Amino acid sequence: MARKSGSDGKKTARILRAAATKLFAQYGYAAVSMRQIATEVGVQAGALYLYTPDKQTLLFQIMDRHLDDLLNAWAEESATQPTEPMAQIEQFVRFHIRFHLDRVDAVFIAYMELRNLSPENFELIESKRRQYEDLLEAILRNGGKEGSFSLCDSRLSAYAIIAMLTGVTTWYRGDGRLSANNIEEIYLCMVRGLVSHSGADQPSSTGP
Amino acid sequence: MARKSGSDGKKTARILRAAATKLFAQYGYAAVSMRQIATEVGVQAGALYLYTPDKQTLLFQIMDRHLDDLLNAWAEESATQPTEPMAQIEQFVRFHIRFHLDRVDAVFIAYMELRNLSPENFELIESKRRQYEDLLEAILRNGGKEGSFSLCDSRLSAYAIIAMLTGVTTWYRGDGRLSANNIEEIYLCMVRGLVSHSGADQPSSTGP
DNA sequence: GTCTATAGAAGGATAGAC
DNA sequence: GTCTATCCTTCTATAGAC
Repeated sequence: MARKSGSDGKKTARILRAAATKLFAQYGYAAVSMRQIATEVGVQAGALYLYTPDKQTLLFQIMDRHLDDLLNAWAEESATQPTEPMAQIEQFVRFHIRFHLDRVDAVFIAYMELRNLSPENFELIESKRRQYEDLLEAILRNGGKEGSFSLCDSRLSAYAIIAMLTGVTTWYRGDGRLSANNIEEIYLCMVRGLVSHSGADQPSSTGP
Repeated sequence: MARKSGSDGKKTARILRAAATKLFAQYGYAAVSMRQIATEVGVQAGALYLYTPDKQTLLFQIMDRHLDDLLNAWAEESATQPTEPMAQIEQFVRFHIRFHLDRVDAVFIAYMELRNLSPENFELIESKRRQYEDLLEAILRNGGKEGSFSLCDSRLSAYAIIAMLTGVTTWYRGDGRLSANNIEEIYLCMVRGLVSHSGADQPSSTGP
């Protein structure tokens, strides 16, 4: 229970993470001071240390929660997974774009601030990211084996698809010429092409 | 002329930019101190200000030169441009991958440190990046009009291709399972698919 | 052209009053 | 739970000797 009006531990901790997420995304982890964060939260700098042991942990928690959210959201989404590989990929593309456009700040941090993690924290985050890549690769591999896809390379296709989809967050503005739905359709179209290369008249092999 | 042995202005300036590039890429602009850079260069912190007016200019120069190098290198490369659009795209893909794998540090900085540029510097850099995107889009548009490509959306195809190609720099290690040549072939294969979507049996339209 | 020394500001984190 | 005050470190940038 809170002892003072208008504040309690859990709530302030949430506000703190939200404020830090916003500021880290905008200026970068190293460029943001604890005093700036405190101002954004509406408390004094010293009070922050009631909710986080230090700045590094704050960064790690933001990234870690983001990746947990991602993995959990996909687990839920893919609980009702279609059987057709092309439909699975479509589900993935739509999911990835929607999820990432909904939390541009956290996405940005999770990609840009890896350098600022301690080595142990870095490993934890990277392994969760790999998990996500593996989920996509599994869909691709299965669809390739089944004959629904014609892949150039399953691992690199997974990397390429995630890179191009996540890239949307770098240029998307809600008021642009395209709605999030338009964008989903266009990227679906591109991904379909990417997983369906017509090998016949191409000089390159299908993999290393 | 240098007045002391082993040093002269131009040379030290080059060494300074190289040291800053390395450190900014590794730890991030905001996290690197002028003292660290000085140590890397092998001089004292104060001496750096003979070669750069401040830290911000140092960052800007690294990015600006990188984009100039990119645009100049492509200008030279495309001086001998094939006439066939598919061959043009192949030339672009190979060029982009090779160029970017050759200078991972500068690429990293040019993407990650945009936030740390002053507004004027930011605009200069962004306009050069747009120039490069426009070059690719022109190839795509032309090939689409000519019937060599079947595009989902020319602008977004340009974004997607650049994002997936540049993404190589985030995972490529010289000692991995794939050589730079293997990688070029695989990405060529994927890009060919991406620009050749077979619209017949697809529910989505070709653009907004 | 490089050094040492330092000004002056800002950083992360803690102590203790309330 | 939050504040003020503060410790100690580190930062960018400059001044002036050599």
